[in-house]
Amino acid sequence: MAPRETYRHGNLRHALIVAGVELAREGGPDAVVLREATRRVGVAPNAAYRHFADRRALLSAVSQAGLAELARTMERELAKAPSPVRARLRALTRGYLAFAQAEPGLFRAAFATTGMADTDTDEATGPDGRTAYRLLSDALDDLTASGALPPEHRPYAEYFVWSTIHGMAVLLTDGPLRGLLPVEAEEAERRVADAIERGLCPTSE
Amino acid sequence: MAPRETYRHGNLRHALIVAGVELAREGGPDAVVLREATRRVGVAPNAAYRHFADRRALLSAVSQAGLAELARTMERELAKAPSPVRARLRALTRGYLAFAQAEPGLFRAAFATTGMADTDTDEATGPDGRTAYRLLSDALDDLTASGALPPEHRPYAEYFVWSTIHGMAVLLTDGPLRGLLPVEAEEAERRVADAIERGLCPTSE
DNA sequence: ACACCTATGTGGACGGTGTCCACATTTTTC
DNA sequence: GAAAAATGTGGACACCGTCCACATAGGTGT
Repeated sequence: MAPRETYRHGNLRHALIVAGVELAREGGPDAVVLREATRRVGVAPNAAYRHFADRRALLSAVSQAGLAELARTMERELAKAPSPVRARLRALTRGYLAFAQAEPGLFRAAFATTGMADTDTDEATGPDGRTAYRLLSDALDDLTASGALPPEHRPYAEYFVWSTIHGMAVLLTDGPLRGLLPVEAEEAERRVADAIERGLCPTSE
Repeated sequence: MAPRETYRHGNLRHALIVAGVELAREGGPDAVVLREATRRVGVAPNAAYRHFADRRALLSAVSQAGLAELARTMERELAKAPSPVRARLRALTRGYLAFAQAEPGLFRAAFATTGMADTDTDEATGPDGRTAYRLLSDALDDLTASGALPPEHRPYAEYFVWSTIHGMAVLLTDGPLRGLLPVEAEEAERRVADAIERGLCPTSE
């Protein structure tokens, strides 16, 4: 932490977000501490207030970054197994759960600030500009278009899918299911993914 | 807050938990503040350390109380609509979501302290001694016994069901789906409950 | 080129919090 | 009835979020 020679920092806002993300990685939303972030960036605590109204504002920015990272992971998984329409939803599920388990702290921070507005911002998108929610929603549209998902089951389907995936992620990382052996977790994920498909389209298989 | 006349409090541990639950109701897990709890009970801050090792220990006790309250709500809903085996799972779902929406702060606090051990304690049970998890699990056993749920789908079924219900609860209260109109929320709950049933038993209806 | 204005960073302070230590008081135990 | 254990008090420390006044840098208009 050599003291910078310019009085100005250059891009303090961004630097603070990066530091905040690192803190969230290490200890979840509660670990996103204003003073510690400024300390890591090498700046006085109050400097943060020129860029964020509040600790909550910083946390919100960190949350966006986390959501973007989540979307990125999902997109990456999607790119790996694109061919059958059916497999896309599974890939997204895999990405969601993989991210939550690989980065539990950041995942928790991503959903720490509430409100749909936060989740649907441009800041919260992956490389191709879609949020996690939109990725899921689009996959369901594809399923409908391809005839795998009957149109009468389409409404509210993303609530079901998202709830199941998100709930699984929360229970696995944060919640009472953490500490499951990796083997068990994997099997559980498979079973849950199966159940999601069945829940969507009763006539499948 | 009349100063008590006995030097000893009587049952400080319990009083602190009650105060903690109240704090959780008002502002979630972060609002469970040691000093404030002692203040409300009318006792010096350090007195808490005779009964709890830590702030986290108090929060854990509050969490147990919250889980017990959740189980109680589920049991109550179960008692209201007992007849057909199928309806029991729906009643439990309704109870879970109703509690989460009625007491979002306490609900969050209930799942704030992690680890399966915490969730399965005796402290975390409803009136008839079953935890939320066990209530769900038992309902699934009943479904299997009555033939509605094929035995080959029984394993890991509680993970699916719990994930979906819990995810829905989190997204509705904490998460991006909060702010949904009550009507929408109700419709979403119905759809999700339908999907859960379909996800469990492919041959239903 | 100079003076101003605004954006940005600094320093110091305040109240609040978790937690530690030493001490006081009550209850229990022998 | 004295010793020991349990319980509550008081004071202190470090840390945090946040407010205020001040210092400095980068631009802007004349």
